[in-house]
Amino acid sequence: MSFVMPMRLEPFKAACSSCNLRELCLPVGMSSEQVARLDALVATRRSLPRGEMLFRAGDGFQALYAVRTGFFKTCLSSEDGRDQVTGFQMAGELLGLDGISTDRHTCDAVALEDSTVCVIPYHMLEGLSHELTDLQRVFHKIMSREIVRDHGVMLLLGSMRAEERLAAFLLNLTQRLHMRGYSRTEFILRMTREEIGSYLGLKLETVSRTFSKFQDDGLLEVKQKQIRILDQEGLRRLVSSPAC
Amino acid sequence: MSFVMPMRLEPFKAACSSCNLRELCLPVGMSSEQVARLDALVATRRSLPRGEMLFRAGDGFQALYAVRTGFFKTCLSSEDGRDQVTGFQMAGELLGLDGISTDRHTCDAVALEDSTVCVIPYHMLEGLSHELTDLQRVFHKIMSREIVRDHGVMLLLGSMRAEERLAAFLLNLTQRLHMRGYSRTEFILRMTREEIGSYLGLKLETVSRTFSKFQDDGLLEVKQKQIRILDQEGLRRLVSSPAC
DNA sequence: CGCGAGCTTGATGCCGATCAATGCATGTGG
DNA sequence: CCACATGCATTGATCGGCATCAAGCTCGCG
Repeated sequence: MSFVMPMRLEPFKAACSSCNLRELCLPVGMSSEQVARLDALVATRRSLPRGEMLFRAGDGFQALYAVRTGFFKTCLSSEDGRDQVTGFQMAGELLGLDGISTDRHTCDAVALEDSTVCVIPYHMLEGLSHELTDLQRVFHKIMSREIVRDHGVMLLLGSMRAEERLAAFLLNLTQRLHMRGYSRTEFILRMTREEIGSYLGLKLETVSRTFSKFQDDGLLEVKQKQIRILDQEGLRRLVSSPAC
Repeated sequence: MSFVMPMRLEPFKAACSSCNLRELCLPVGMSSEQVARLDALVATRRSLPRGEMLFRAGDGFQALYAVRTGFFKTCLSSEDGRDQVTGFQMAGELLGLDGISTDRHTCDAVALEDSTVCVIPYHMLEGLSHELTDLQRVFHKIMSREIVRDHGVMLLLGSMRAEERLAAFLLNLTQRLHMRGYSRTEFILRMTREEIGSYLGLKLETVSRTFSKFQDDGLLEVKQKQIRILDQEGLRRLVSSPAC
């Protein structure tokens, strides 16, 4: 904390056209000619060691970031010290959309493991999406999807109980990991119990207890951050069981 | 409920250029030439009596809607009967952004009083924002603002207590009403205690009790749906007081 | 080896949910 | 006009889920 690290930019250009995240990221559904145009735009990458901030609330907004490798959280900290994790982002997901509204970022983005992102200068994205209808279409869909996701979190925070929240969280996580080619049943949590709790509106002790309960019920196996899902159906039932 | 009312379309065209909500709505900051182009796009209005749905979850997504007069709620209902109000919209605010992501609406939009909206066919908006850089810019900002708003609600739902939630809600409401020229201190709630509760993650009894407490504390006067704020500063202090 | 960050587990208490009764407006039909 | 129904709001009594406080425990790392 005593001095500022210069940000690390890779010497080589990023290239959407040769990126294996193509179908999960901004270029989804675009033709190879169109993706080639994107390459010009996504000029640089940036590496962040675990714990480093990609941007923080109040920073001027210049660019969006696509997670290339690694894992991030975004969090809001209100003036009175309250803290809320608003999301976790993995490969192919976009960071920084909140900055568009006021030209300043409104939350912090923190790497939860060593990570790299592709830097997408926003004014260039605006320019290119002006030319490429498909890019505009995809970009709007991505923003809209973020809104839909947020509404889902509101539903979770507003009306679910602790077990339902954690179950929904785990199912969401495994589903996203699975889309990226990872196991659907076994994975490592990149965030602490406290960060999960903040995201889910629970205290870390409750998160821990709920993990233990799930383990006792034979739904999963927990060994610190290692999780193995044993009964996905059981978790699913938990989420969509009426409060009865 | 026994038959379907045909939707009412006004015989006259809407006109952004002569609309007094210009500066709160899509045309914000655009030149009069540009706004004139918008007029072609915002072709029709639609009137809804109180209680009617503008769209519902699952409907095909065709258009965005700008509230012209009246008041709406949007709400999510999950398969298991849970219900979550995700927002309240008043004049100048846009409805339907969630539909872009999957070409289907993901929530219901309900008029809470007799209302009119301007219909903005989405494919035309895409086309025009392709030509008008400023329109594109404004539209992106509006979507981003919705994301920022949602994050604020997450903070509220995830970390505030009942009194703080209601105080934050009331301050937000008065602020938006004030921007539209209404009194900052006196207004009529268009939604029920239950709808407020759903939005804030509380039960209606808790909302009612909290209103009563605020009244006892001299912060405001409640007579059913009529609210008069007596001590705005007091409410503000409530919101930003550390949990201590 | 020992320190510290993060995790687990237990005991207790409180906030808000739940259950239940009453009050208060608005509307409807006799 | 009154009797009655209906929807919404208020208020009280009780309960329960999660927060809080407080020890230990585990594991990675200098």
